[in-house]
Amino acid sequence: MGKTPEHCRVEDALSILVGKWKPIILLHLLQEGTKRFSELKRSLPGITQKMLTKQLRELEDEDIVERVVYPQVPPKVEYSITEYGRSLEPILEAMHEWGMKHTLHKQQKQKSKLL
Amino acid sequence: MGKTPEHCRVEDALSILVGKWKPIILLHLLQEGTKRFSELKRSLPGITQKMLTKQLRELEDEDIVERVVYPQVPPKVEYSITEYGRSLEPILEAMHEWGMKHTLHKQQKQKSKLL
DNA sequence: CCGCATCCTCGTTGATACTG
DNA sequence: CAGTATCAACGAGGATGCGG
Repeated sequence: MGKTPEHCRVEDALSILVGKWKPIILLHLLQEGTKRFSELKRSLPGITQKMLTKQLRELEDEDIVERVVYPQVPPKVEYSITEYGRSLEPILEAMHEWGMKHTLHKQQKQKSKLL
Repeated sequence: MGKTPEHCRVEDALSILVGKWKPIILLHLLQEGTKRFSELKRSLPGITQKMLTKQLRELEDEDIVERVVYPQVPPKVEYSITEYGRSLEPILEAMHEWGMKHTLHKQQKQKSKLL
């Protein structure tokens, strides 16, 4: 069923997950629920405000995360995963599992080189 | 079980799948078995030799594809998925499925804008 | 037929400073 | 607090030509 390379939709999922910070942002939101901008920033050592904003906007545009602005001073903005966004969880999970196995695989490859 | 963002190995899988052509190269090799360089190139309209070579080398370095050189004139080089590489199939499959649903999701979003 | 080397472009990311 | 604006740096990817 349409699984020929010509109809490949892998890129669509990939384009959402790709971005230096997106997977880890998603993991944080998936596991810890709603978080505000500054909390998220603290959770992601090394990220700049600009990048965090950009990645969140892109995820928002794809309906993966929801952004709620509280009109108050000082400003407060909260982010959370949408129900639709949760559908990505199995993929992240699968990639995580594979990533762990792959780490082992690479270690073994290194070892065998040393013999 | 180690599924905190700090131990995130999603990037490892991602780094293998990312690259403008890698997913489609993998789909071709998964579905059509061994192929030689020129066949692969024909199957990927728009790819340059440089890019195809580069992507294949990277996949080879990760033990995802195998490269066999036949020492003859003219040269003949065949590529195929390794057994290890096949372990990526479920992920590609999941992403493909999700990608198809996402395409629909976006279409519906467009429609509702027009009302 | 296969692939390397070189040069070039353009998008992505980072650093920093400023604003409601 | 949560951004936006601007500039600089980097690297992926593309075009082209040569070589075994």
